Amino acid sequence: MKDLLYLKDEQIKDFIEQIFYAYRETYSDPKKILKKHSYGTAHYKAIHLIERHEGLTVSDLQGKLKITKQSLNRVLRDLIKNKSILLKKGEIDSRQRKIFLNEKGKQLLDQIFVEQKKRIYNAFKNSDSDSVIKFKNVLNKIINE
Amino acid sequence: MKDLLYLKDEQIKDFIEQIFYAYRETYSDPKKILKKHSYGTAHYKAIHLIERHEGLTVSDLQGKLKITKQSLNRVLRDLIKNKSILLKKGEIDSRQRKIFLNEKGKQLLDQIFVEQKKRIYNAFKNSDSDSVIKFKNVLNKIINE
DNA sequence: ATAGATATGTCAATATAACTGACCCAATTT
DNA sequence: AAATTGGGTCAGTTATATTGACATATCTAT
Repeated sequence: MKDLLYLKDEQIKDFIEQIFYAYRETYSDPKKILKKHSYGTAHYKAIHLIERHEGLTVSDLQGKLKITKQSLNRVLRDLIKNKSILLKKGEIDSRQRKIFLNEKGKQLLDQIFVEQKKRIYNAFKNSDSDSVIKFKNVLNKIINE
Repeated sequence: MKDLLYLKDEQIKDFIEQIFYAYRETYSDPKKILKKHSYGTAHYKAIHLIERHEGLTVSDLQGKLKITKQSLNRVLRDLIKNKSILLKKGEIDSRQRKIFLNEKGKQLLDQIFVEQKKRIYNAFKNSDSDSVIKFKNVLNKIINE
């Protein structure tokens, strides 16, 4: 097991480098569209996660982004001001704020996704399905280590 | 082809989210050690790349990091001041500066790697070799799209 | 009912890492 | 000799995060 090529230090270092490149390129793609709306990557990450988990609370979102509530609040303030999102009081616990995209937010996200999708879509299209499934499995193991 | 599950928009969005988490966690691991040396992630990325490509020029490094020369220069200044790296004039083109790690830099990188390695190593150890190879292939396709 | 904990919001100051734009020098190329 | 290139620097700005303190409303437990 120990002498497998991909467990060698040099190979692992290469993977660390590759993960950086993959993240950077994937999240660079939508920057132009974001700028048109006076948003940055921080705003995008928030609305992306809100779309994936509609109705999540402020602290749910904070947990996913792993930033302080002060940082998150600045982002949410911008998104609310521009009517990209709206907050609704929780019915069970009215201290909570549940976050939803409104029409403007959905439209923006659609525009962003058209740009950002290409990279991943093409990479997967040029891979066999077994590769994509295994890519996902390893990625998940890295995250949940 | 079109109706493959992993080519569906929802799945691709999940992958975009996962790539963010994988990057964030991988590059969070060494932050404590970096702080002890008054360095941040920017310094780490530079010395990591210098180690992977010893003797690369300032503009080589700039190309890999995709940051401005002003940003890079601030980082290099810190690294030189703390004797983590050294620059040598290019023999062929003496305008160039070739960048090398010195002993202090190598030692720091070793310390960082011990921490950062765990996550990737364990993820790979718990995957079969075919998965890791396919993980690498897909990752590369994403980068080079 | 009241005390404490929780969810959220906000003010202020600071840190990190990037940016743009304007210059500079020295060395190489044309 | 002129233009280009590699590298460095100054100054100001932006984006995104931090820490710490404090406020308010609501929920939970005694």
